Amino acid sequence: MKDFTSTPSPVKHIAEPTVRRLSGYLRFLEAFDAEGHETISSGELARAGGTTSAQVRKDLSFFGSFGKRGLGYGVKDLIASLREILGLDTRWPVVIVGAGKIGAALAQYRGFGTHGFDVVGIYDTDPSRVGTHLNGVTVRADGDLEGDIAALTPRIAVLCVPGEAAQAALDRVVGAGIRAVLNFAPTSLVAPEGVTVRAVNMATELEVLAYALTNESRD
Amino acid sequence: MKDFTSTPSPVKHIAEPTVRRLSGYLRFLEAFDAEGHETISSGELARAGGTTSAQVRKDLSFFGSFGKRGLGYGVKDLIASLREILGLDTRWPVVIVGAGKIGAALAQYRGFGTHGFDVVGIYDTDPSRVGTHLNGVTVRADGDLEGDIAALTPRIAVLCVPGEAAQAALDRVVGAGIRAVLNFAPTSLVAPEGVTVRAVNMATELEVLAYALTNESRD
DNA sequence: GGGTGCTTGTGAAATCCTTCACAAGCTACT
DNA sequence: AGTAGCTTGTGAAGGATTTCACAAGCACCC
Ligand SMILES: NC(=O)c1ccc[n+]([C@@H]2O[C@H](COP(=O)([O-])OP(=O)(O)OC[C@H]3O[C@@H](n4cnc5c(N)ncnc54)[C@H](O)[C@@H]3O)[C@@H](O)[C@H]2O)c1
Ligand SMILES: NC(=O)c1ccc[n+]([C@@H]2O[C@H](COP(=O)([O-])OP(=O)(O)OC[C@H]3O[C@@H](n4cnc5c(N)ncnc54)[C@H](O)[C@@H]3O)[C@@H](O)[C@H]2O)c1
Repeated sequence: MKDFTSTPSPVKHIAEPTVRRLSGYLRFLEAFDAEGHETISSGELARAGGTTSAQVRKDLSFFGSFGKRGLGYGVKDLIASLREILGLDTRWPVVIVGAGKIGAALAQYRGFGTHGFDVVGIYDTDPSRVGTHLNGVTVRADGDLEGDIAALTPRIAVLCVPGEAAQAALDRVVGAGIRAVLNFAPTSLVAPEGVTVRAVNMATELEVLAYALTNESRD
Repeated sequence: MKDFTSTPSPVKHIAEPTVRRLSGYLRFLEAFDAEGHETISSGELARAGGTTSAQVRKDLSFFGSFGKRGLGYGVKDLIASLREILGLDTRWPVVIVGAGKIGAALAQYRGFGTHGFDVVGIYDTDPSRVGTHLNGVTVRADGDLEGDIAALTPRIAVLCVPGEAAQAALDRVVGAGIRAVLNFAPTSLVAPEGVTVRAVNMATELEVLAYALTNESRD
C-alpha cells in the first residue's frame, strides 16, 4: 500500500483509455448479466473488451478489490461498482443543440435512456423545426437555451449544429453553466479550462481506417 | 539520422493516437487554408489540436521534414503531405449496412464526400426502405450486399444495424472481402486477424463525460 | 553582411501505460 | 481436513509516448 495521507479521495488520476475500457466492460457485463451469468473472470472480460486479463485486473484494482480469488467477479456486483465509478448511479439530463439529421437521430435513440442519460431539451434555429416532436421531446427555439439550462440544470450538452455554428453554440452552453460537451461538428473547438469537450468525428474515424488499410503491410 | 538499411519503407509503426492527431491537424489545416493563410507554426497547430508544439513536431517528424525553420509549415504543402500519409490521395468507396435513422443520416452527410469517401451502397432488410433514395444512393436489399461488394470493391463498411444484428453483419461484409469496419452498434464485435474494426459508441462517449464531471475535483 | 528573432527537428529524460509473473486466497472435491 | 485447481491483486519490469531542451537553420532588417 502507498502512503495516501495527503489524498483523501481514493482516486488519484485515471487515464482516459482506462475509463473507456471500464465503459466497455460495463456494456459487456450488462449483456452477460441478461444471459443469466452470475460470475465472470478477468479473462472472459478481456476477450470481450479486446484486451488482456492483466489489464482488466489492473483497471479494476485502481478502484478497489471487486473479485473473489478462484471465482472471478460477481456480474451484478461489478456492474454496480462500475456504475458508481463512472458516475452512473444517478441519471444525467442532457440537452441537444441542433435538431437536424444527426440531432434528430440522437434524440430518438433509445440507447441514451437505457444508459442513464435523459434528453431534456433539443434546440434549433430553424422555425420550421421548432415545435416538432422527437421521441416525446419538443424541439424548442434556440433562444430558450439559456433559460432552460438554468431551469433543468443539465450538465452535458451535445452539439449537432453545422461546423460554422459549433464554436458559438459551445460558448453559449458554457456560458449557461455546462461543463461537459459532446461535439459532432467536424470542427476543433476551444473551451475554457475546466470544460471537457469530446469530439465524435466521422472523418477521423474513417481516416484511421484508411490509414490502416493503406499500411496493412505487416502481420 | 538512423540506420535504415533494414527498413525499406520509411514508416515503422505509428500509434493510433498519432494517426488521430494527424487527422485533426488535417481538418484544421483545411479550414486554415480556406481562410487564406500560407504558413502555420507548430504552436498554432498545437493550440487547434489541443496538444503541444513539441508533440506536433514529433508527430510530423515520423514521416519526414515538412517545415522551414523560422517560418513554420506551408499550409498547402502540409495538407498534401498529410493526405498522402493518411492514404487520402485516392478516394475510398464505402458501403453502409442499415438504412435506419443513423444509416440514413450518414448517407446524407456531405462531409463524407468532401473528405474522400464515397457512399456506393446502402443496404437494409426492411422491404419498405428498399428502393428509397438517400442523397443519390438507392437503398438496396441486404441480399445484394455480397454481389455489390464484389462488383464495387469498397474496402470500408459502416454498420448501422441494431446490436443483435451487428456481429452477423460484420461476418457477412468480412466474408465478402471487407477489411475495415466502422461500427455504430453498441456491441463489441469479434473480427478475424487482419480486419480493423473501430467502434463509435455514444454511450461510452457520454460515460467518459459523466466520469469527468463526477471527478472534476482537481485540475 | 552580420545580427536578431523565430521556429523546426531531434536526442535525452521523464512520464505514462501495459505486460509479466507470482504469492495469496477462495472453492470444491476427496 | 487436506489438497488440487483456478483466479485475483499487485509489485516490478518493460515499452511506448510525451515532454524537455537546445542546436541548427531561415528570413528579415539594419
Ligand atoms: N449527418 C451526419 O451523419 C453527420 C455525421 C457526422 C457529423 N455530422 C455533423 O453534425 C452536424 C449536423 O449535421 P446534420 O447532418 O444533422 O446537419 P443538418 O443540416 O441536418 O442539421 C443541422 C441543424 O442545426 C440547426 N442549427 C444551425 N445553427 C444552429 C444554432 N446556432 N443553434 C441551434 N441549431 C442550429 C439547423 O437549423 C439544422 O436543423 C454538422 O456539423 C455535421 O458536420 C453529421
Ligand atoms: N440513432 C442514434 O442516434 C444512434 C446513436 C448511436 C448508435 N446507434 C446504433 O446504431 C444502430 C442503428 O440505430 P438506428 O437508430 O439507426 O436504428 P433504426 O432502427 O432506425 O435502424 C436500424 C435499421 O437496420 C435495419 N436492419 C436490421 N437488421 C439488418 C440487417 N441484418 N441488414 C441490414 N439492415 C438491417 C433495420 O431494418 C433498420 O432500418 C443501432 O445499433 C443503434 O444502437 C444509434
